[in-house]
Amino acid sequence: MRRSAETVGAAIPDKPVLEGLEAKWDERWEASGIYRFSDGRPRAEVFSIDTPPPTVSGSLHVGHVFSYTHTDIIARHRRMAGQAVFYPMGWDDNGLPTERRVQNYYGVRCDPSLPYDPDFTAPPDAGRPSAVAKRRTIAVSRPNFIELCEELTASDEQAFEDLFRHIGLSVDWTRTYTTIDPHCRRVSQLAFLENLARGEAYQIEAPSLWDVSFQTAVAQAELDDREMPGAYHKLRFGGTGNEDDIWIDTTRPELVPSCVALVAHPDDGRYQRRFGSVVRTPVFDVEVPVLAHRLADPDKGTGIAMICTFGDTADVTWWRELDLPVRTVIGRDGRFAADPPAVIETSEGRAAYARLAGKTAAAARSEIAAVFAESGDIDGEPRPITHPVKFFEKGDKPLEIVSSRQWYIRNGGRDDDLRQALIDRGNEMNWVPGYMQARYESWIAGLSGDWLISRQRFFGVSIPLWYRLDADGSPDWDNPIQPEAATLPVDPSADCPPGYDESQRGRPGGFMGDPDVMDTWATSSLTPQIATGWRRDEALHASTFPMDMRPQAHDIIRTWLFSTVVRAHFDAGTVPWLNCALSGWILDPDRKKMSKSRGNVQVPTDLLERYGADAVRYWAACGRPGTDTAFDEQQFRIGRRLAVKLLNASKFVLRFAELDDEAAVEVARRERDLGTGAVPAGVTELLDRSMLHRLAALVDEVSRALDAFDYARALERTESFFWAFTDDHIELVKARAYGEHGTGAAVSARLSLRVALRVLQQLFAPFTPFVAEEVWSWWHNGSVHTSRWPRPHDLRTATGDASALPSAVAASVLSEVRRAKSEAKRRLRTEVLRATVTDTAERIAVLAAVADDVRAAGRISELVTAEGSELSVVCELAPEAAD
RNA sequence: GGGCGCGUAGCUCAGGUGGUGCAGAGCGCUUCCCUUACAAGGAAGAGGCCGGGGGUUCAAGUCCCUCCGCGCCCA
Repeated sequence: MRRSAETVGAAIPDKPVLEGLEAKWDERWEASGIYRFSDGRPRAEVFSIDTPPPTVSGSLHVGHVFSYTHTDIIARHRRMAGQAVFYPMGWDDNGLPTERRVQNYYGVRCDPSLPYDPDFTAPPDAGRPSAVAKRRTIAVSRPNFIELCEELTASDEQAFEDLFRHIGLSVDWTRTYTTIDPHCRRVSQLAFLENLARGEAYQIEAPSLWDVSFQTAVAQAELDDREMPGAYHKLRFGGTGNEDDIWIDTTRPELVPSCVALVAHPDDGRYQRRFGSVVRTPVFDVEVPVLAHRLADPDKGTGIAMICTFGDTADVTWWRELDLPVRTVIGRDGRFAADPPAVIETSEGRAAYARLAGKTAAAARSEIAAVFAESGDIDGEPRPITHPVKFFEKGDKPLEIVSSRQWYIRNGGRDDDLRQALIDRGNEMNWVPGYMQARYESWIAGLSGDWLISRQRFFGVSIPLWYRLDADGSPDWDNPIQPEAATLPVDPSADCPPGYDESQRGRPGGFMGDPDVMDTWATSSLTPQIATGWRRDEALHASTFPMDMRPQAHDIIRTWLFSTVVRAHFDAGTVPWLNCALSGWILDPDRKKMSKSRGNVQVPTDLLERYGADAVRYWAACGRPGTDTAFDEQQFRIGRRLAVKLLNASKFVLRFAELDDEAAVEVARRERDLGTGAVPAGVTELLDRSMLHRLAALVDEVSRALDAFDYARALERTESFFWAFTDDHIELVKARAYGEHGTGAAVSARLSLRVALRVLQQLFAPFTPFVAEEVWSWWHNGSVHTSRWPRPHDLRTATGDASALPSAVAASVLSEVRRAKSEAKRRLRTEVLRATVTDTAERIAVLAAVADDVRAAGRISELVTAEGSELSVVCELAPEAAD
């Protein structure tokens, strides 16, 4: 067996298969560390990727492999193009999704009033939903609860890493972070304290959206509008003096005891003379003013609405802009408070309120309807309607609005200059696809308030502050005690503030820790800072930030993408990344979004098992940037077929080196410098040079597409070239490569085949890294993934004056000959006694130069040509008996 | 209601700056072929007034308007 200088790889199997490639190469890549980022590279040589840490909620589905594969394709291309790719992975494990999973998985709930139990062990039935559902939930302390969170996320994260390794993500796994780990908590708290110092974070007692089930505040970005049934109740507000009564329509009659005013549009003639006067609320008999405001909708109900504290976000606006008092009735548990607002003084009013006390909003609504029916203050029956109601996106009860002390970060929602500055940041980033920028801009334009970041939950990053308690034990909210930066991260519920000791916790004259944690987004909006070593490794940070690429799905532009821009704007005065690459969603075959609740989720491990990682990646890469893609199992079959074809084509081309003939010696001698990418001398045949010309054009186009993050186009072009290469070109040169037309012609064929194969293996490497590495290893020592991306210039030096035409002419004539045989229902190796090719003069002239190859591939004895206007081939086939 | 995107062969989709690679690919379907890389393959064939209607132009899937249908985001 002969081997050229470069053919030093493993032996080529007789029957190559895909099975086993993933485990084999994952292990070798890990051992050789080819994906590790080496510090110290100048910023210009680095390509840094801000992988959005996936929520580790326990379940994996194909959506996870979809967009992360897109990212990896870009990463692999950049690496081959010579950049130092900084590609860490993170796991988003703090926050509500983890809490919910832990509650369900273990059948526990967190009770912060309980002390830590060092002997606590997880319930034995954990992870068995049917068993857990049958018993009572176990109350555990906050520290025990957090231990369970950490235990479960650790195993979830291992499963995710296994999956991502299985699909071949070229991540630097030595740099993995999790959003609850000490580094992330430190960065998160430090960034918050800096926001606080600069006035970008502030605390205020204000009405905020509140989920009564989770008992936490939620942010605007977490809202869902849902169409819900409701009913208009027409209620009488009593006119004072000689004035008429005013009737209003409301879907929330139970809020009448919290009513602070009526409001109508300033131009509404029906109520204009009443503005400035007062009316009395029904039954509760409280005097409220009639006011004008442009947001009142004259077409809604009777055109005049009651303002309550608070029924919806419009109430909040009115309350703020019209400077109204607060009369709270609904508490944080979603139930009516025991006592009515002080302003309700009549015994009738207080008695009516007593019927509501302790009830949920829904229960109070039917009760109050009865009250008003008895008093005669309701006109007729409630009229059913459906209307949009605001929900927490993860919740199942309508949001209430309660006044509470919360932390906010400014985001332009209340400041037009900041709003514009953030919109302008969008222009500093390249959006792929470009139209996604509109979603970013319209989200910011529609913000109605600052970003509420505090959450009344447990498994999250604590707000790193304490408050002094005065002699009465009341906290001094305005002068929080801050931790030393060196002590971060801190847990104010367990750690003491500087200058205090634990015995002073909760005591008058002592201190209390801020009880809240930050919203998950408050940490995950800092992934560029977390990943690049901000405030920890300034050299690394300088060489990787702002990051080059942020891949993510398009549905979280308003949350994750936007909030990350906000933080970089404040922390660095820059954008966080230069390119935003948006992926679409995976839809099921019926084009519905895949989600657990629909039960249409595909499990990737099963697909990986059946089709292999390269095939799964192939499917993912077919999904165009930003475009939702229907799940189509057929695509996996095609991807697998492609991978198998690459094995076989590689085997065919490389096996010529094992022939014991003169050409093999010559090829080995000539291609010593193939490793540089240059084409060795000896590619003399026009057809070969023409093929290389087309290959150079392919490399141009694929490189351009990948530079523009259009992996789908890059794959499509490569794939299409590859099939033509195997079906036409290889068939055309096969006989010549075997030496049927002499040594020089064989050398030309073999050399050009090897050059093309090398380039094709490289072009496929970002898409199908396992099979590409396998076939590369048959004739190279190093990894294809660290080989230098092919350069069209190297190919063009060998093509001379050859154009694409000879290759195209030969292929089209061969195709016509095949058709003649196929239509005659004869086997392809049937002899053609005479083939008469008619074509344009130019193409006939070209055909002459490649006629030997065409004759051999078509098994044509005599090739006759004639000039004509277009291609036609008439074949005289050998008699059937000759087959 | 506003914004964005999409409607091209039975299915999934390609088709920068308008003019014989713009009527295409793959799958599915039909027919044929175990050809010395590949039968978990290969060769070939049938299939479409490029959503409807206007307009710009010598020329429009390709640009403009409008209507219809679908999806997403936001009200």
